[in-house]
Amino acid sequence: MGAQADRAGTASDDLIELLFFAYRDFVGDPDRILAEYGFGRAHHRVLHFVDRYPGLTIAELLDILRITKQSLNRVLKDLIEQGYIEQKTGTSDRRQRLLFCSRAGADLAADLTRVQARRLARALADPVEAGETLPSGASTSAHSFLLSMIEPDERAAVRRLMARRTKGAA
Amino acid sequence: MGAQADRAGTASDDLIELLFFAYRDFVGDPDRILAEYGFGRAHHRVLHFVDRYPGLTIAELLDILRITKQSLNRVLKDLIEQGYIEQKTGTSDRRQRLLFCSRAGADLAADLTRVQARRLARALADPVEAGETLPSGASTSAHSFLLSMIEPDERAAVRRLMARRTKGAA
DNA sequence: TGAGATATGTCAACAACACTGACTTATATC
DNA sequence: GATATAAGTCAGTGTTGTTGACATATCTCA
Repeated sequence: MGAQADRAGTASDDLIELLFFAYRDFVGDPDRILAEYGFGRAHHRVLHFVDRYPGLTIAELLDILRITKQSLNRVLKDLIEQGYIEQKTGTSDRRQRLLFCSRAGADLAADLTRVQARRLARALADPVEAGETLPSGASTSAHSFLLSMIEPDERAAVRRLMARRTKGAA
Repeated sequence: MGAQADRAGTASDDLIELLFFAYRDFVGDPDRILAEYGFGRAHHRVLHFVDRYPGLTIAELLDILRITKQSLNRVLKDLIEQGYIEQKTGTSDRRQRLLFCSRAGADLAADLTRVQARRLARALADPVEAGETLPSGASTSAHSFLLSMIEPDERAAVRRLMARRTKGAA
């Protein structure tokens, strides 16, 4: 083999590291905004999913975030007390608590989404550097790549969740 | 606009979420191995970078990880005491502590890298689903995409760091 | 050589966010 | 009415991050 590819798995090894750096900066953007509100990443995640999937139940949220109900409750309580998220009793099952963003919650969620979407859009659009090319289908490729990174057993659940959103668009 | 793209930024919005799920599973793999050793993610990150860049100094490591020296020291101490990482006094500057993996450290790092590289390799190779295609240059595209996700000011530093590794390959 | 900068190590306190285990309340289901 | 389920809560713990203060060894430069 040539000098370039001497070490096995070099390509993937580089990606491991790039994923670390990329994710670090990706969550760094919202961190600055959240700090102004006294919130952390845990609050962000809750706000994000409630904003995108209004009417989410506690159980569904726990399944998405993969944390315990005690951990969720701590941050959810903050968000509710400060008026960013509202609870409504389920209609078909009155044991459930359906979660919704208030106007303020939706606004904050939009701010957070904006900075992250901006970084992503730039990353997909920029020619980056000499020799690097991201074809017009970059967004589709990225979508496909990230989906494949998800544990196979759980891809269906993620697809199902995300399909909820696309529906109401027509 | 059509029914598909009603909401502005839908593509990027989906990617935000997929990045969350993908990263969750990506770090989940090593977590299971680390737990057997009583280590956490912080230990993983230190071990990873010391393994890949032997002779790294404390200051360099702090710059990469973006944590305080107190935080680093806690986990670094564990790794040194348990024989996974070794320190050597710098030659040109005797104040510096150059970090190296022991045999055991390199073995553990290799185990951790293996599971993550496997997931990445699969994600780049798999046709994922009907309609989705990842061209042969998938690895290059992913590399380019992730690099573009990094804060522009810091890309040079990341490139410089990663260039260290490629050198010795010939 | 001596003053000051730099690299590292360490002590103490604290905060965010995760965990386990145990228990309660309200509601649904059979 | 017995049992299961959805959610809320109390108490304790662990990891990983933070600040602030200070110690030690070594380098650099006037």
